[in-house]
Amino acid sequence: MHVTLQDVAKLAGVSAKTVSRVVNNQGELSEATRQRVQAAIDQLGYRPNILARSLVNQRSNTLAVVAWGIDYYGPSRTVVGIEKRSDELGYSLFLNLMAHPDNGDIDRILDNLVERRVEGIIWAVPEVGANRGWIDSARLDRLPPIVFLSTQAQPGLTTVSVNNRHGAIEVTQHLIAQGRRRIGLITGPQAWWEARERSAGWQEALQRAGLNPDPTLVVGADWSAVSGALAMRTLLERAPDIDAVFACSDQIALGALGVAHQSGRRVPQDVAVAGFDDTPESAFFWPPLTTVHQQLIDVGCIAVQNLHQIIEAKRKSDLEVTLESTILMPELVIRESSARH
Amino acid sequence: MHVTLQDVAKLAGVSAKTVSRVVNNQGELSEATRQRVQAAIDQLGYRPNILARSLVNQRSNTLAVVAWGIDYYGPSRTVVGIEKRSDELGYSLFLNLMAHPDNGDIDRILDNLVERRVEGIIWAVPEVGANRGWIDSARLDRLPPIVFLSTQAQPGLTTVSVNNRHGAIEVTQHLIAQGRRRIGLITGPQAWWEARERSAGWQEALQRAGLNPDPTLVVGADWSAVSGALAMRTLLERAPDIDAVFACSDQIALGALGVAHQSGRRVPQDVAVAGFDDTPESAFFWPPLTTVHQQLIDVGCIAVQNLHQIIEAKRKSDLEVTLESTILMPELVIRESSARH
DNA sequence: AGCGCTGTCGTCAGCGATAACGACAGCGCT
DNA sequence: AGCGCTGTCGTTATCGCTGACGACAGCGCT
Repeated sequence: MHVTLQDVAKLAGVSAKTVSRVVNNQGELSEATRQRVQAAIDQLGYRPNILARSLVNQRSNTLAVVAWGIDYYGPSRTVVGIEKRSDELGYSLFLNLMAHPDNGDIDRILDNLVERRVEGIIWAVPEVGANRGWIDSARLDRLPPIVFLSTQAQPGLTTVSVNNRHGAIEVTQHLIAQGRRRIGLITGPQAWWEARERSAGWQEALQRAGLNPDPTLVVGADWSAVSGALAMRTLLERAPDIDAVFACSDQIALGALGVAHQSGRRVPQDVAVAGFDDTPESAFFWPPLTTVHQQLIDVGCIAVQNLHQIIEAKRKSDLEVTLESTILMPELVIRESSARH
Repeated sequence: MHVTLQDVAKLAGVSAKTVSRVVNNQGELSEATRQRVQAAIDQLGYRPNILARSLVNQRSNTLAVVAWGIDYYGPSRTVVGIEKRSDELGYSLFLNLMAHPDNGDIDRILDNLVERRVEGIIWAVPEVGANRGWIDSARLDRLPPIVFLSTQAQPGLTTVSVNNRHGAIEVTQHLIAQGRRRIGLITGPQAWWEARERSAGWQEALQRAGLNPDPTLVVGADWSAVSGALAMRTLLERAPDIDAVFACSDQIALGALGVAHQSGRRVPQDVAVAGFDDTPESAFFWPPLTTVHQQLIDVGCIAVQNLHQIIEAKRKSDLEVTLESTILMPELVIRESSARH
C-alpha cells in the first residue's frame, strides 16, 4: 500500500537503518550514500509513518482540544490560537467538540484521547453548572496533562483565563464616569462562571462608586440577541428611567439596542449600552458598541505554550508539574453607544 | 509508563492474545476468563494503544480538516458539522488551519497528514485566486481521498457546496418583487469563487427581469463591515437615487446599514438592504436583515459522509471512486430590511 | 477404544520505525 | 608490522498490538 523504509532501502541498496538516518538527519553517514538514499526517497515518494515512529519513540506529538461552541465568536477564536501555537511547536491537533457544554460524553472523549496517546489536552469547554465535576486528582493521574480555559483558578489545575470581573468593573465604571446613575444589567446564564463574574463586576463597581446595585435592574438572558431583546423589554418596563445598560455579551447588547430603538429611545442620549466580547460586528452596530475586548487568540497560544512546558518538564524529570493560573486583563473599548449625553 | 496488554495478561494469568480478544469482543473465549481479564483491565485502568493497533490494522481511523477562517461564522459552522459526523462514524479528527487562504504551507500540511496516515481529508479552504493550483491528478494519486468544500465542481473531484448563484438570484428577485428598480451590489473580493457567483446571481436576476445591470451600481468590498461601510458611501455618492442594495455578506450589509442611517436614509423605506449568510446577529440588525441562509452544518456532515463512502469503497474494491458534486440550495430569509416601501 | 470435532487458548510473526550495539575498512601512529 | 581509533554502515531487539495458525482438552460418535 504505502511505501516503506524497507522499499527505499532495497532500492538504494542499503539497510533500513541507513534510510532512517537520512530521514532523521542523524549524522554518521557519507555524503555519497545520503544522496543516493535521498534520490530513492524522492523517486518512490516515501513518507515516514509517524504512527510507527510514535510507537517506538513513545511520543505521539499530538495535542487535543476539547471545546464547545466553536460556532460562536469567542470559542472559535480561542481555537485559532490553540491551533497556531500547536503547529508552531510541532504538534498535530485533535479537535473534539461536545454537543452540550453541561453534560456530555466526557468519559468517551477522554478515553479516546488516552487511547490515541495525546500528550496533552486543552479543555476549552466553558465552566457551566457542575460540568467540572469529573475533575479529581485520582482521575487526573490517569490522564495526560490538561490546561483548562475560562475556568475559576484552583490549586492543582493549570488554567488560562480572562479576568471577566475586571472587564465588567471597567465598563461599569466607564458608564458611571459618563454620568449614568441608573445602570441596568442584563446577565448571561448564571450557571456559567464567566456570567457570574461579569455580574459580580457590575455590582462591585457600583458599590465602589457608592451607588446601590438595584436588584430590579438585573434581568437574565442566555447570551443570545433574542434573549437580550426580551430582557431589555422587561428592563424598560420595570424601570423606564434607566439611563444605561451593561449587557454581558455583544449579542445581548445587539438585542437590547434593537428594543431601545423600538421604544423610541435614543442611544446613547437617552440610554447608554455596553457589551462584552468585542466581536468584529460590534463596531458596526447602530450605534457602534462600547464593549470589552478579550485577547482570545492569546489565551489559546498561552494555553498551548504552558501545556508544552508541562509536557517537557514531565518527560525530563518525570515529576508532575502544574503551572500557576494565568489571567489576562481584558481591555475596555469605548465607542459611541456610551457617549456622554 | 502506560499499562500494556502484557501487563494485563500477566495479572490475569493469560496470554496477551486473550486479553486482545476481550478488548475487541472477539468470541472464542469462556465467560470465566473473560470476566477475569476484564477485572484485570479495570484494576489496572488499561487503555489500548490505538497507534499500535493502527500499525497492524493498516487503518488510522482519522480524518483531517484543512480550513481557513474558523473565527468567522461560516467556516466554523462547517467545521462543527464535520466534527459531528466524523465522531458519529468513529473517526478522530485532525484540525489544520491555514494562515492565509491564498497561499500557504500546503505542501507542509499535506505531507504531515500523509505521514500521520489520515484516511481522508476535508478541504475547507475557500477557493480564492489560484489556491487550487496544487491540484492535479498526479498529486492526488499520492494523497488520501479528499472532499473539497465551497468550490467549483470539476470532474475528478468530489465537492460539496452551496449554490451561491441561486441564493443571489433569489434575493435579487425578491428585491425586484418589492418594487425596487435601482438595485446596487456590494461584492465580496472577486478573487473568491463564492463572491463571483453571488455577483453573477445579481446580474442574472436583473437581466431575467429585463433590468439593465448598471456597472456604476457595483462596488467591491472584502467581506468585512468596514469595507461594507466604505462601499456603501461610494454607492450613495455615485447614485443617490439607489433604492436597494444587495450586500454579498451579512457583515458587509451591517456596514452598509450604518452608512445608510448616517446619510439620513430610512431602511427599508428609502433603501432596502439584503445580505448573505444569515448569521445569528442578522435577525437583530437595525432593521432585521433580509438574507440568505446556508445549511453549513449539513455541508460539513455530507462532506464527511461522502468521504467515508469513498474510503470504504476504496478499502473493499481497491478501485478509486469519486462521487459527483453535491450542491445544496440556500434559502431566502425575508425580514424587515427589504419590506415594500 | 479410537475417531474427529468443537471450544479455548497460546505461539509466532510482523505492522514500520528506531536505539543500542557491533562489524569492518581505512587511517595514522609507534 | 601491529596497534587503536574514527567513520560508516548493518544487525538485532523492541515499541504494543493483532492475524494466522497450532495445540490441546473434552465431547459425542461408531
